[in-house]
Amino acid sequence: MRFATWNVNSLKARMPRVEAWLADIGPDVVCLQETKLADATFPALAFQALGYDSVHHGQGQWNGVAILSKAGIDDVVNGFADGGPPDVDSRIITATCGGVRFSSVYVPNGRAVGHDHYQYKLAWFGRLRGHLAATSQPGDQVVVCGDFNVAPEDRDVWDIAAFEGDTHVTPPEREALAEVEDWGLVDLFRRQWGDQDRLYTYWDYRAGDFHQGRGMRIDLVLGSAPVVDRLQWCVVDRNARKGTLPSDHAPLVVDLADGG
DNA sequence: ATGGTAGAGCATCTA
Repeated sequence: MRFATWNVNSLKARMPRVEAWLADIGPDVVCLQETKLADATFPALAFQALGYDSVHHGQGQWNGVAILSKAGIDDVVNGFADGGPPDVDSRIITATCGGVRFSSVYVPNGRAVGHDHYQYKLAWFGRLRGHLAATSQPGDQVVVCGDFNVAPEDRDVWDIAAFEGDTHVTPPEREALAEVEDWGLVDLFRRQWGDQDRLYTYWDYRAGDFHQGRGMRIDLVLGSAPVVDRLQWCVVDRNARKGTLPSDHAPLVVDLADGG
């Protein structure tokens, strides 16, 4: 199975790139974030024409997450299934595709340390762990992937000094991410690439950051132990960040061995 | 130079 995750930063603006990329990469399952669409305007028919079933949890204008699949989409959950109140934003959708329980997540940005949105971000991670505990077990085939808006280690940003006092690198954010991982998930990209640094998934549009190598590794694929056992390859598709009208995020592409 | 660009949607907000 080949699957991928991609923050497209508006599916409406990115649809030509996404369609060409699907044909080029040929993933079986795709988790998308920041569609910025309402469910009524999600292009399910266009994806169907490319062979993908799809589910979308959107609100329009901001946020919005989706899953595309050529391997079936069952037991779909919009938002958290942790017994708590509905999330104020559309930031997580969960479905079983090809025997793997996928969650496509768009973790809140946080905006600034101490901001209300920063507290929302930390609480959101707690709800994510509760959602996992309520809907699956660590011994299941589980993948949680998307834009986590946290760089797990200092090596995951282009210059840690440039982020002093900023979000995405603070200990509370990293601890909140670690508590999700402690449920029973492994960072598949880090597993693949060991201690290599300067490997990023996001580059700000401004100031030529992409071409200057000023990036951040904030998009992650987390897999349970049974998924780790099937891991063959995990890579950032930097080509998708080049050329005409790119997203500011590049996709992560993962190959799993058959079975599981 | 506390900068820069892109996408939402039409004045700013978000990232």
